[in-house]
Amino acid sequence: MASGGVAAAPITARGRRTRESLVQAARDVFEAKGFSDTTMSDLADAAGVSHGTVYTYFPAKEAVLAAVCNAVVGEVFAAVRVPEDLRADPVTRIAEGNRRYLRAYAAHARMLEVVEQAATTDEYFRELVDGLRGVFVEKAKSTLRRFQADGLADATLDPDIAGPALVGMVESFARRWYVHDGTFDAEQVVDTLTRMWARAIGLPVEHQQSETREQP
Amino acid sequence: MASGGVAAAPITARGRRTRESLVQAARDVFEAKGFSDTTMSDLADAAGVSHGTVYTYFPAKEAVLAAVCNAVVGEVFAAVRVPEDLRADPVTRIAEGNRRYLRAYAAHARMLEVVEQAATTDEYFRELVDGLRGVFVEKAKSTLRRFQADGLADATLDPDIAGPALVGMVESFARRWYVHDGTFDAEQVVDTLTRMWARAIGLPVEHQQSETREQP
Amino acid sequence: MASGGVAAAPITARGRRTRESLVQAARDVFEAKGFSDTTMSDLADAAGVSHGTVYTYFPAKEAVLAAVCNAVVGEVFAAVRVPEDLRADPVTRIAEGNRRYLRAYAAHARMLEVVEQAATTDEYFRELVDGLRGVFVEKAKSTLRRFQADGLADATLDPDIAGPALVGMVESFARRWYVHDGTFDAEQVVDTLTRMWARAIGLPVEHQQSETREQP
Amino acid sequence: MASGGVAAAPITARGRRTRESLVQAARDVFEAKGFSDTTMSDLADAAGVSHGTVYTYFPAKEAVLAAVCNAVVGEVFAAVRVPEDLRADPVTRIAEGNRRYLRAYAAHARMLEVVEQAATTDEYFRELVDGLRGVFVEKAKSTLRRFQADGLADATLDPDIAGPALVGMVESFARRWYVHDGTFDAEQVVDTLTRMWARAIGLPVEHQQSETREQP
DNA sequence: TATGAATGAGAGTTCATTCAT
DNA sequence: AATGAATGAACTCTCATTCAT
Repeated sequence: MASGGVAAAPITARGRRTRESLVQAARDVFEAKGFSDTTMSDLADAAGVSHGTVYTYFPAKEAVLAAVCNAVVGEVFAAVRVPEDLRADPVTRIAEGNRRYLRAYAAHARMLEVVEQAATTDEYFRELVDGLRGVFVEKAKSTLRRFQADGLADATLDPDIAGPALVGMVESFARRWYVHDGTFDAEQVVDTLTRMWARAIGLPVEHQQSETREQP
Repeated sequence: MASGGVAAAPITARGRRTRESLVQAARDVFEAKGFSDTTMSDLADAAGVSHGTVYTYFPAKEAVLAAVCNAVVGEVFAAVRVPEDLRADPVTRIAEGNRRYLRAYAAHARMLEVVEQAATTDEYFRELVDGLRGVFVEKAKSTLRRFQADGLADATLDPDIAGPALVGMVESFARRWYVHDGTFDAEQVVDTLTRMWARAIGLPVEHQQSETREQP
Repeated sequence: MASGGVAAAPITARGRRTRESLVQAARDVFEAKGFSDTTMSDLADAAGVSHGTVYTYFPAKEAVLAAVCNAVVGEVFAAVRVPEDLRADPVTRIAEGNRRYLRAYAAHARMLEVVEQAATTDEYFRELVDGLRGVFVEKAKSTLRRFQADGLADATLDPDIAGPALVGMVESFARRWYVHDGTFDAEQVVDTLTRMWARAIGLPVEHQQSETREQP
Repeated sequence: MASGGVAAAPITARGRRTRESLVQAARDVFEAKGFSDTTMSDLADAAGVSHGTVYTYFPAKEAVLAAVCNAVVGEVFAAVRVPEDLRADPVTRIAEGNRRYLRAYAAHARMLEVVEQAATTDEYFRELVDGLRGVFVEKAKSTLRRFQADGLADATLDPDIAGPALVGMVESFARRWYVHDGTFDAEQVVDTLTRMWARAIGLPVEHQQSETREQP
């Protein structure tokens, strides 16, 4: 266990291309077969290179997944960032955060599942998953703290407990969501989770749904 | 994939003893090494029997885990049942549910993690995990519906969304909790999650913590 | 390899019954699954006794087959014996021999096939098969010698070559026959093989078929 | 059961060499130990490669035997072909056919025995053996039909019966022959079987042996 | 760089046989 | 005599990784 690490960067343009096509192909294969059921040959075949070539760029199967993860994590963060200039009331900001989080999660759900499979076996991915989650937990904590400081949220809630709980609520919903794909209306989910989120920390929430926004 | 199934019940007392010691030992081994890293030999060694004896009772590694799961699921349900006669206000009942859930989860967290590893690879365990979770989701949904019917909870919340979300909040916290073992005070966690749970669905919650109960 | 040998005769009546039912059941199982695909458990199950009981009567799987063979060989010899008092012309006698041989072979074809499978692996059965065959080869040789002495058959034929060849002709036909079951008319086969047999050694044969006998 | 199939052709010269040496070695090993007693490790050891290398070229033990069979079947057919331009009388042609068949069979007897062992267990080889035999049966049938059409052979013989019987006669002799190796004079065997063959179908045969031909 | 051949540790499984009860 | 639990040798096959070309 406990491997990973990214690996020898290629020098030539040709090398860069080969490596890139490996990462691209690997993503498809991992999504289709999961981590442990994917063999190095699968990866090589999908990229149209020979068996041994994979080892030119990656020291181990884990390293290939790590490279794929890099891309995924980047995409998730990009998708999730709420524009700083969104000057809006707290609930609207929470809604926007949830909306983006759910959307990003849905787009990468299968890949995140794969990483979690790898995490059951490999320290590196365990930390990666924890780290990714930690970012959102930190965001939730600091949001809560700000609201508490502003006298908007219940000051007796411990952010170290409430933070993970709130993230867990949204994440866990998102995780199952893509399984029951199509069952729920996206905006209704956002609205419901947002109101629960807000109320849970003591924010006052009007009864009526937020009218907002385009569909994902 | 997709195996499991429980397996041939032994006939004699001696056989029953052997099978039992295998299941006992397997639980320790699985908790220590996870599912995929455990070999049949590990299980045999831990129970002090020979390699082939395991196959007398279990047709495959999955079947051993399935047998362990049976025990675990039973224990979880037993630990979680809230006495019907607990005549108390809604929040106290929710608190009691969460308290038991968190305690049961903490006691079996490692094993549940192992099952989840197996679930990434085997349909049988995927369904087992989903089924277990489903029981709690259903409970949450019906609790919510009752409160809505009684005019205590926000009637505009869709139980199909709120239910999974609430279970996810508690479960996801429990799941990480055992990792950060000792960090949090159990009653404070129960209290915090309970207030969030209750408020999220619109129940009125007094500011002060529940004083209740013995520590787990 | 090279095992076999029959095995400890049971003393009590009950033991004799158990042993007998094992042999009976074994015959069915061997015919259904062949030798190597049959396990001791199959035999025990079919006889309705426990796994270990088989070893009370037979030291090894081969010994069970050997016991079945005893019965089969006895039946074959019984079925094949041409009544001494059949005073008839040579060709009619040959016909009768072929008729009985083909009939006996057809009745036991599957079992003989099984023994031959065992013979590829076990010296004992190789000798059994050779011995059985040898009996017929000797008969053919002595028949030929008698005809040669009587001036009826070609005296230049070496019985050591012609004997096995003639037996081979009939046996090899019988062996495939039961596969193409129903394709040929039994009497026509007897007649054809008999004429070839007789002519091959130089006996004069009338053109018309033998009118003989009831159908099998 | 029912496997076989030939397998991945190697690409490089080195691969071709390795595969070839595996097939060569396998032939020796199979002849020495039979099919079921040969393990993949035996094959690897005999070829001087590692365990897993065998699996680079053959997906299973059956596939190795299938590859050996390819070679053997080819050799048998090559050895057996009677030159079309052999303008000779019927009996001489039959003699030449038998001579070549016996010689080819003798050269490959042990291997054919091995294949027959495999055939008792594996559909693929059963069909291979049947197919090989079928070729000779068809040849015998058409020979007989031609002689019948030319008025040389007994027209009342059914070729569907006589054909397999004649092939069986020669094959069965050949099969045992290699066991009693050296006992018989090859030309005498050819002569005897040929006269029996010819007479059996009603061809007129002079009493004296064919003087013919070099020894095998 | 790229190829593909070669390696070998290790896993799961089967089953004839032995043995305690 | 009968049972069925226990054994363990043996076998097939997989695949991450190394290496010669």
